[in-house]
Amino acid sequence: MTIPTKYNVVAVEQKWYDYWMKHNYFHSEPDEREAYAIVIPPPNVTGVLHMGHMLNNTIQDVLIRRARLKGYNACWVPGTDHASIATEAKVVAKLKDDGIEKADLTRDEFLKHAWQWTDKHGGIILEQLKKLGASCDWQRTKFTMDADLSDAVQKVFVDLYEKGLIYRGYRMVNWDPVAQTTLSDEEVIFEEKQGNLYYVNYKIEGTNEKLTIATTRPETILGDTAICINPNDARFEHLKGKKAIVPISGRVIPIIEDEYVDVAFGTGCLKVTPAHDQNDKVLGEKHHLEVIDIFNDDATLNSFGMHYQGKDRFVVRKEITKELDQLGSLVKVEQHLHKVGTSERTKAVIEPKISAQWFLKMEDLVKPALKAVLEDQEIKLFPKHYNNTYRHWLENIRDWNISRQLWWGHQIPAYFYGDGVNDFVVALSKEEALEKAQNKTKDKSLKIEDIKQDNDALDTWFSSWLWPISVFDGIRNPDNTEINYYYPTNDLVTGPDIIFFWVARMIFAGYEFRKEKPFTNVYFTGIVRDKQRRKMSKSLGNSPDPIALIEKYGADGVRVGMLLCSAAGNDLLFDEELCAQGRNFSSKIWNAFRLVKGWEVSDQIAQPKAAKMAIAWYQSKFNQTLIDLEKSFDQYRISEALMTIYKLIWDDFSSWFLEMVKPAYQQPIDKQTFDSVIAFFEANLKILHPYMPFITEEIWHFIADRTPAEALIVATYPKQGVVDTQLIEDFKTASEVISGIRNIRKDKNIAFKNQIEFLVLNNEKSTTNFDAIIAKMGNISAIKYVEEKVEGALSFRVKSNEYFIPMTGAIDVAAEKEKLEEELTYIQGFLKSVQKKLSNERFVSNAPEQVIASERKKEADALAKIETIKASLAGM
RNA sequence: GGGCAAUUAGCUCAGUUGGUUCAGAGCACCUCGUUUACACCGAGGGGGUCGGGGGUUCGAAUCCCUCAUUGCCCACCA
Repeated sequence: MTIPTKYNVVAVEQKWYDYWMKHNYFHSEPDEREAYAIVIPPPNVTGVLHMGHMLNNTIQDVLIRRARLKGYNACWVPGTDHASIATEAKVVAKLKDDGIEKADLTRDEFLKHAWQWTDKHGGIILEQLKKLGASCDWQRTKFTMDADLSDAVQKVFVDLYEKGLIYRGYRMVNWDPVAQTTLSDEEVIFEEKQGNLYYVNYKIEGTNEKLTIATTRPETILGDTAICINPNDARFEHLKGKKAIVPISGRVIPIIEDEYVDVAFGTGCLKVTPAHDQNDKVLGEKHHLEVIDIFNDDATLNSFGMHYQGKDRFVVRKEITKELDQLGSLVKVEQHLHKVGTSERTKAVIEPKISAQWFLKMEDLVKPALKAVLEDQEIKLFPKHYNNTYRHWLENIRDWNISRQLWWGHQIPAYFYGDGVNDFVVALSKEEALEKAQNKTKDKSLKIEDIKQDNDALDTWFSSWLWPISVFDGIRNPDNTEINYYYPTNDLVTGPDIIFFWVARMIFAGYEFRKEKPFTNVYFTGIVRDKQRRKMSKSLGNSPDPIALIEKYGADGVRVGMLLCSAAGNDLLFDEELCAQGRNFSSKIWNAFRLVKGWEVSDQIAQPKAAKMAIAWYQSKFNQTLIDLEKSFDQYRISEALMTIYKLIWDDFSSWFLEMVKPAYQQPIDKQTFDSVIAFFEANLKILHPYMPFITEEIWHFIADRTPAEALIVATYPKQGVVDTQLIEDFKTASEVISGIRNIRKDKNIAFKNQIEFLVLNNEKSTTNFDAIIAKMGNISAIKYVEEKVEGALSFRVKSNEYFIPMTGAIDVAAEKEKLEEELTYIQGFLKSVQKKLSNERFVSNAPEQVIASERKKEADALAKIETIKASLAGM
């Protein structure tokens, strides 16, 4: 089999992905092995892959592939989310482009368009994940609006309603006038905006006096139903019990008193608009005020808006300011920085609006979820500091508005009859609803045509909170084999931005519907930013196209690139250079493999001592690395683990080990050594496979002819072996000696091909086990041990050992002397600081024995080295 | 307004219980080098008052206080 000089990324990656698919390695069925499951955070069904997905899914794939190699029955469930509001907005926009208004369509007609859109754009993102190498169990692909998942949602709604946890409330909600739906509190993003504070005069009824109020929203004046003052405010003492006149409309409204009013803000006087402000609504209820809603659903003014009827709120704000000014009611306008709620999806400014919606009581759902994370640590968050965020939200949670005035989503299984407002039942089907309604009303004449299902859909998260359960059909069939086997899942990898939307709610659902956690570990990734720390976004155009990156650097390269810059728990500053580093790593491995495969193997020759020691050393080094990797993974330091492998393969294996065992030019390698090299190579591939699945599988099959059952993806992870720390330590010393030789060669321009002599004054009684390696790596004719220093030679020191390279003639005595004196000065300074510490009585009496011993050793070593240097200097 | 986190080499980050291996890694940079895997490379090298100030301690990047800067989350001041 010939091995190409260059590693052909694109062809190789496609080949192996096809191979894995063909042999069904990604698929999991319950069996006797221990399960390891991850459910994907389902991306929007019509979305496309962005860098955040790349990071997130690379990490999941690393975890899944590692688990698979470690013998778990690994199952990664992929799928997509119907993303109610986002998708509906896209469909509405698309229809508008085609000249169709949503308002002109029936629900069924609209849904037909929405499904067409979904079928056309849906699943693109999943195909893109395959390019990345994601080893998802594609046979299990789910969509949150699949029939079975929808059933689960309906069932849960009915169940919660029957438990009394879901109720219908007439409340102030967040109204998105663009999407024309309510939003949960979590979907409202507060943005700081420069606005104005308008000072407006209201006449006091029956007097000529005026009262000035400050407002940021003059257009809501038409909905005012009171003026509020603080009862303790002496300035307004005389106004108590009077009435004010609303400018423009001329309506007479009461002046009420409430300590809620901040005397120091604005004018100390507040206009009360119960229909359009949460606080005002509270005031309104307390003081029994009238509620005047002046807006239509699209935030244009209704008939209460008088001559502004039909105009948009922001247009009216400008125009009414002008009119107030003309009427002499506008006192002044000040600039005012304030936070404005906007819709997460449509960016529209949220309008507080009172309406009837469905709510889920959170109080009891929260309790086990708090306990699980904060007390019992059944669920662990990484990084841990998210515990605080989690706690704060859960402890201050408000009831969840779960209804949306949208069509794309799960239609609420509530059925109205009678007055169509207060008369309703909650049921799984229309037929069941009829029965329930008949029983409730005791009116058997009620017919199926008399009942009508609620038009609204459920919040998207009301389906995705069931995801870890519903993908295994655990709601509908709570005792099925799959849910019992895979649930609870192991790890969840997601962004911290959806900790409330999704993570916390899945935990609620887990304990409510399964009495058990949905997952054990939650790993929060950072946000992918560009080098200027800007969030990657379409509008900024600073996000690279993931697929183009994969084509350029290979999925392996991009995976490594993503992970190299993603320190645990931090945002990551993506830099394409890192993908290049990943690709370079591929090349390095490829070339190392070409080297090994190029060797001629002979069973006629004995194993050289150098090779034998090199093998012993690398074995220990590798075993040490396995331990380090476990530690890193235990803490979800995925990036650190990669760097550990990177250094092992690049430095220890390629730069040291292979050079140590490499046969002389055109000479064969002994079989024993070769077999070890191959075994190490295979072990390296196994630990690297989760990160770079493609190149590792490619080389794996070049090493030997393997049956599908022997593919690397399903190989067995290396077993932990013994670590000989002394051996590793001794090698380190030897490598310092080799560096010393290289330095002298470089300094004196001695080419590597010229063999040199080498003499050692072994004051340390260092092991001679690595002499063969030193000789080979330094191209030394022979290592000789001497009892005293060698004249007329270049020298260097490691610890208190002295090493000599004889040089006829070319020794610059003055320069050598200077170098020695520098070394001496440094080591004497070091000794002084150690001795100072040791002569400090309080240090000696307080510090642990171990620390003192190490200081004493430092002192002894330094003294020995000083002796060596002084002896050398004396001889000059 | 409240909370959380961060601040260590040019950049991105490690640094666990205060002391061993504490000032580190990768990249970038500089020098030398085409020796028989690899220039997507090899061998070397330089580079940091650990954000500022104060304190505790025999000893502080590490613990405490304080200030500064940055990021994130939460919150109904019109």
